[in-house]
Amino acid sequence: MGSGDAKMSGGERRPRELPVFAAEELLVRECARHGTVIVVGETGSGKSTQIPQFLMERRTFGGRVAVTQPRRVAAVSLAKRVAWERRTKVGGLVGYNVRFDDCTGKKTRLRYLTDGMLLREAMLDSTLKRYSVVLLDEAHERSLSTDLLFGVVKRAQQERRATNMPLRVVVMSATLDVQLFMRYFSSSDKTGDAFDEPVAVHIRGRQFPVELRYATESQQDYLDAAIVTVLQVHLSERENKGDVLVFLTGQEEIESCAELLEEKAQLLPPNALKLQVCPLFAALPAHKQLAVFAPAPPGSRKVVLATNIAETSITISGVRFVVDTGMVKAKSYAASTGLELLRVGPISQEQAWQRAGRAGREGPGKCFRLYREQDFLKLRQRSVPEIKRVELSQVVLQLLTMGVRQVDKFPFIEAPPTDALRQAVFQLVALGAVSVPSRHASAAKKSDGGDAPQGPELTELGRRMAALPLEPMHAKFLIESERFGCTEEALTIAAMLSVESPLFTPRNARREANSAHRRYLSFEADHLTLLNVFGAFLEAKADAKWCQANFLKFSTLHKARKVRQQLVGMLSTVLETSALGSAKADSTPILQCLVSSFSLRIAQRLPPDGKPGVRYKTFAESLETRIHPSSGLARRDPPPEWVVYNELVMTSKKYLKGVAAIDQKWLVQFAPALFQAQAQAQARGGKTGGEALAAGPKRKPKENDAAQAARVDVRLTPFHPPLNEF
DNA sequence: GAGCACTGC
Repeated sequence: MGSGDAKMSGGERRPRELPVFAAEELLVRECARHGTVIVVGETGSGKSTQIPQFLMERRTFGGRVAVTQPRRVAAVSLAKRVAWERRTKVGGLVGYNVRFDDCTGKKTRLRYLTDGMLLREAMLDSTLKRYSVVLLDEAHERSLSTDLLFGVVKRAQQERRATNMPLRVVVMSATLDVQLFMRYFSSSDKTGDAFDEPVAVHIRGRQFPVELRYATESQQDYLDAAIVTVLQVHLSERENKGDVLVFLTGQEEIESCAELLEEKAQLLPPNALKLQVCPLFAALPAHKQLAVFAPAPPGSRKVVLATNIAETSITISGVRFVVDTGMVKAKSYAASTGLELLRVGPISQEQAWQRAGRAGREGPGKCFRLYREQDFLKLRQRSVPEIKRVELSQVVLQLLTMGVRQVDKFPFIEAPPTDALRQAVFQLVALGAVSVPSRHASAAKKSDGGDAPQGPELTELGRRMAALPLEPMHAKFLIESERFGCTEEALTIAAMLSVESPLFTPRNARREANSAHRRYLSFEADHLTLLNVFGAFLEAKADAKWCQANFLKFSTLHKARKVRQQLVGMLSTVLETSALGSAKADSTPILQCLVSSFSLRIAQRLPPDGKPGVRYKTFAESLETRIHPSSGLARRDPPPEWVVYNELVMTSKKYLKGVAAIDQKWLVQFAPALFQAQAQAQARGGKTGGEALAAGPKRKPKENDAAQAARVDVRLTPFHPPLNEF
């Protein structure tokens, strides 16, 4: 027994009245018999704190217990809570492990971690052999990492099946996904062994009743309807002083709604409760988010206008009324165009229940749905899981690292679109992270009696890229920086690109913000702007007040600094040398390094054709885009001919963000896999520029191409993605 | 000359 257990003599502080204790014996028995147990525990059941302890206490399960959470704060606070209950220190018997913060020790047997962290562990040890039990908590949220972990634990279970340390899996979920999970873990070959069949256990929760009200007719304008509803609730519920939580879709909407509500609040009768309006969204600086947690002053009622951050990430006490617009802003990805979209759409039924539940945390509540019941019934039952909505190159890189070569055969609980997988493999091949053995070669191997699996293979570069907690292109940029002698700068740029923009431009102080930002602005590359901002931040000793005065987001810069530190610590395993090169005042190596790593994100200016604005055509997707007005290059005159960009986003238009001007010569020099000098092509009796351009992937000749080709002496080499090879 | 939901390594 460790010293942690000895301290238990002081008496533990576990809340024995929680419903989960009634199920302790049943749970432990089922975990002993079955390899997989699905626990359906409603909110307030105590499942996340108690079930891991039940399992850790039973020596029959041996070894260590891992509990995953989709969010850092949850992992940390659960570990602290459990340690407190057991009167031990965090980092002893009970610990947590999240990015930048490992609070575990040799004695730790119960480890709370983020799902992303366990996935990192799986990349080093795909059977997770240090654990005897893995609990996937909040599984219904279907985060990208949890979804991948489903496949990881299923494979690990199969591999460890016959050993003396089988892997036990507990899936904890709050809703109706039991059938999906049960089917998924059911063994395909019926062994007759109970261990191979999953079992479900239900645990009651502690949730107060929530009365539902639906709109009687469908609303033209949900914003207007939300404001009217808030005022109605406020005036009709005089005796109930509970706060109101309104679900909206985004910052703009929340800010304008807040203004309108405040205006209306002025017109309330003098004897009525006052209204205190609190906006809440992730981009709101931390000190402004605090207002949400303070209780409303006497004689007033709080109205929180929130994004879906209030669905799961932030719990606000005092809420008794929920107003649900039925709308949400969410990301989607179309592999065919390579375009990620952020758009407003209807929520799912499950999300509607989640929102309603927020009214019944502390007492009976009411939920006002601003849509009709028949419209609710038409909503999709479940939200589309993240894995089906995002670009997958990082996921594929992770799968390959875990030894999954046929990524389309991976046991996904729900498979992503095949196109998205192909697109991801294509991108990794183009980056040089992955090589695809030709069919001929793999067939020859087979006939030799070799049993090498088919599918793409990680290259040395790919292995290094996978080790970094960055998206593949940023990882390549950092690795390549060694050869360009600009690693110091690349570290900062990679860290800054992996956090949100640090420039803070509030609506009511746009001019001041813009003029404050001007001193950092580069007209050559937004990457250099980021370097300038980060440099100034360090010079100001990373001071929060300084950030505020200069319209910069402290939390973002602080995080970028942590990321940079983490990357520095990882460099020795990823680079050849330990001495970090610096480009000093010369931007050229940085820009050349960008060309060499972002060769799939290059765009060329289109000739003016009367339409307003300067437009660019992306080379990889052949899309017509513009430089985003927030870029330093948007106002440059003349606009650059060639640019490399970090991101292609679709908002009101298609925009390039994170843009840098580059020299055309560099394309041939540093991205030869995609660009070849026409001179070379012609020397081999190649095509003219125009024909060559038209020969690119997914490219049809257009009128513009001829005009464009006349000015271009770079040719896109036909580049065939290994579409059927993985 | 425009607005980006939310997580995570």
